[in-house]
Amino acid sequence: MALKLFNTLTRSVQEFAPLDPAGKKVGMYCCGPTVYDFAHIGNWRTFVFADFVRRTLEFSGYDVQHVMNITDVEDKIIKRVRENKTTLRDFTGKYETAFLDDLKALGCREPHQKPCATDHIPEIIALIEKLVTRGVAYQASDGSVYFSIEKYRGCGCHYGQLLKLNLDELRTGERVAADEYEKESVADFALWKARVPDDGDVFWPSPFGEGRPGWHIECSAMSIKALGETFDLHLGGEDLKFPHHEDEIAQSEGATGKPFVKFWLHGAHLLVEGKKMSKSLGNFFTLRDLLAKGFTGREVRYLLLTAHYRETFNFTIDGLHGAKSALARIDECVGKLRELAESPKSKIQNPKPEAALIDRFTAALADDLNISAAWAAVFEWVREINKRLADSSLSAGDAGAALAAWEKVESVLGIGVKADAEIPAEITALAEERTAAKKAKDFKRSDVIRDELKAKGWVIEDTPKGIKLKKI
RNA sequence: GGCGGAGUAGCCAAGUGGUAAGGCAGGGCUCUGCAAAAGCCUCAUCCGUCGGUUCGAUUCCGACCUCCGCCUCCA
Repeated sequence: MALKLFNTLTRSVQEFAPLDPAGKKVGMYCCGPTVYDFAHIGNWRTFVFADFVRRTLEFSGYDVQHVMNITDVEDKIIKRVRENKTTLRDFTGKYETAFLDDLKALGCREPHQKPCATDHIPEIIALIEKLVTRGVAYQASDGSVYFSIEKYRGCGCHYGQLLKLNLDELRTGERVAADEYEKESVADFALWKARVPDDGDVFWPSPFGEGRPGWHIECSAMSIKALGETFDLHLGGEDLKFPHHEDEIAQSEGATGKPFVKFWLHGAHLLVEGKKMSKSLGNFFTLRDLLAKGFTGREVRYLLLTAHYRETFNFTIDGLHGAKSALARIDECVGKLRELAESPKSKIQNPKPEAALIDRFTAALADDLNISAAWAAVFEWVREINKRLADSSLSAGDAGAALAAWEKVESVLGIGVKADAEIPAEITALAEERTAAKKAKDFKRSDVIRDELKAKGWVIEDTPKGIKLKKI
């Protein structure tokens, strides 16, 4: 089934087809983090979304090359390096490591390439030189090099591909007025920023003098290096459409004369507890904050993946509790299925995945990544499986096929399996004591122990095959 | 002010010109000595408000109300 995606370039849902003539390879670039602090839950929505797109493409049979940049030189970073009296490397290294740890905790597949801006200064300089040579960039009296939107448009290029812009009436707000740079036009943006005293030792030599790259140029330089002058997919948060992505297009197409990206995908932002995230409202969370509250990465991932990517999503702590329950339901069902399918005496080798679940799931994803419909397919499947498990109408072969289907679906969802918690000896001892009390029909005693276990974070369930301990 | 997105049950959230998926919470039931983050069932005469088009509108059109995003370095 053909995958259809909403392309910001055309503002419409289009059938996705890669540039690769063989229809196999897909180049995908996602704007990554600026490593000046821990990423917050809003950032994570975008990165989990990117991972979901990648997994969907891989599920669809494509060979994806996933590139995510790490922005490790930028105004805020330099400011904090100065404040903390540290070095650029030490400072950004700390947050980069934290970012990659969090990415893993959220079940994201690691991007194939994670280029850093500071490792690509020569490529960035080369790209700027190309733009200067082609006459769409100029060096101003302050020493910085700017991209000229007027010259670019003068070559017949289109500035404003991702959104409607009225360049003549660009609002000259406070931020523009406060701009101290010497640009020819307010819409122009910096490619190379001349060194200033506040930069400390964060600067590189270049044909334009000492300085550092502008914000947008690194993405053009690194994506072109990693994926070629024209590639398939570029994604990021919706706020990046303008100016960041628009400027990336301008720089790239201005330098190569070729179309930059075929499909642009933008993820919507989220609200937290119905409000815009802010530190003063107390609804500003990093992943670490949520883990400290006792939630797990897979619960956060599940919640972030319950809504369509183009809709603003309301992230709540209540929703996180719901995520816990919903995942427990899936875990329970898949666990039982696995037990039945993998019992040694009836195990079937390489069962054919049951088509019903996969078909519905695939159709949902193909429809511009309708994840809600995909989850509906999953939960209706869970209910059906539970019924069949309850009335014993599921053979080991059926279970194997169902499990095989689940594993395919799971490869996209990426929620993994609940980590098998080590059962402490103390808990095992209590459970055994309870079983003994039960056997002796001392139910009062067994209930007391059950409460005690619960207080210690363990739920005990009686099943036909004996007791089952679960970590809360 | 310009451009764009959204208002669906207690909460989260899909969807359609023909009468509302799914999850959580709630309620009922089953299993159980009793239970259970165990299982099943149930849970919107109705989709922001008011008009219009239509045999029929939550869906299309118009107005209004409310919320949100971008408009030069923010996911």
